[in-house]
Amino acid sequence: MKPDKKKRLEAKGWAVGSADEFLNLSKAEFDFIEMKLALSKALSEQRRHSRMTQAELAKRLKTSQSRVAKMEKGDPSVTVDLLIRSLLTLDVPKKQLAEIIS
Amino acid sequence: MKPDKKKRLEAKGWAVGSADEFLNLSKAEFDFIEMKLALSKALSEQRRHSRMTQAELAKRLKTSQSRVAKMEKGDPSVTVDLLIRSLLTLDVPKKQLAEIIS
DNA sequence: GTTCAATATGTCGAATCTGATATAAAGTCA
DNA sequence: TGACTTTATATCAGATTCGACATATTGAAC
Repeated sequence: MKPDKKKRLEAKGWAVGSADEFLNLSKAEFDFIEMKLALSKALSEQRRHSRMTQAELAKRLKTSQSRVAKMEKGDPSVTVDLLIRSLLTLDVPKKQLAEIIS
Repeated sequence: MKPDKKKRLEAKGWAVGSADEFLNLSKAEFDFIEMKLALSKALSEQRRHSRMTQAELAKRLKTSQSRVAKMEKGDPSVTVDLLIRSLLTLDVPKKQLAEIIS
C-alpha cells in the first residue's frame, strides 16, 4: 500500500495492516493529519453554509473544482497552507481557525 | 523590488513604497503572513527555551541549520506546514498552536 | 583586534504542491 | 429509466518548497 493512502486511511481512524503500522505514525504526524482533516471539514462546511457548489467556491478561490474536492477530502496533495489561505479568503476569522485546529 | 522581499517587509509592519502598496495585501494575505510570523517566533522561542542551537534543533527535526534559520526568520520559502510540523515535533500541544495563531 | 561558535543568506537539484483538464462516479429530479 | 448537476479521481506540466551545502555575517569571550 502506498504511504499516502495508508496515511489517509489511518488518519480517518483505520488501523491499516496492523496495530504496529498504525502506531508508526508519531504523535506529531498524527496530530498534523488530524489538524489537516479538521481544516478540510471546516472548508466543506463553510461552503455548504454559503450554499455554493465546489465549482463556485473554486472560482472564488481562483482555483479549480477538482482542487476544491481534494481540499475537502483532505487529499495528501493539499497543504495546510492552502487550506488556511482558503478559509481566510472566505473571511473565517483567525480565532475560529484556532478553534478548528485545537 | 521582488514581491517576496516586499511581502516580508510589509509583514513586519513596513509600508513599502506607498500606503497603497501596503494596502494591496488583502486581509486574508495579511492574516496569513501574520500567522506565519507568529509560528516562526514561537519556534525560535521554543528552541531557546530548550537551550538548543539551530544546528541541534535541525538534527532533531531532520533538516539543516539553514532551514531552521529560515523558519525562524519567516522566510518566504518556508510553509506553515513545515512550521506546524516542527512545533508538533517539539511536543507543542495543539492547544498552544491555536493560541499562537490567534 | 582575533578566534571560535552561532546565525543568516544564497544557491541548487530533487521532491512536493499547484491549477488545470479529462473523465468517472454519485446524486437529483422528472 | 435518462438527462443533468455535482462531486471525486487520475494525471500532468509548471511552480514552489525541500534539505543540503557553501559562505557571509553576527556575537561572545578573551
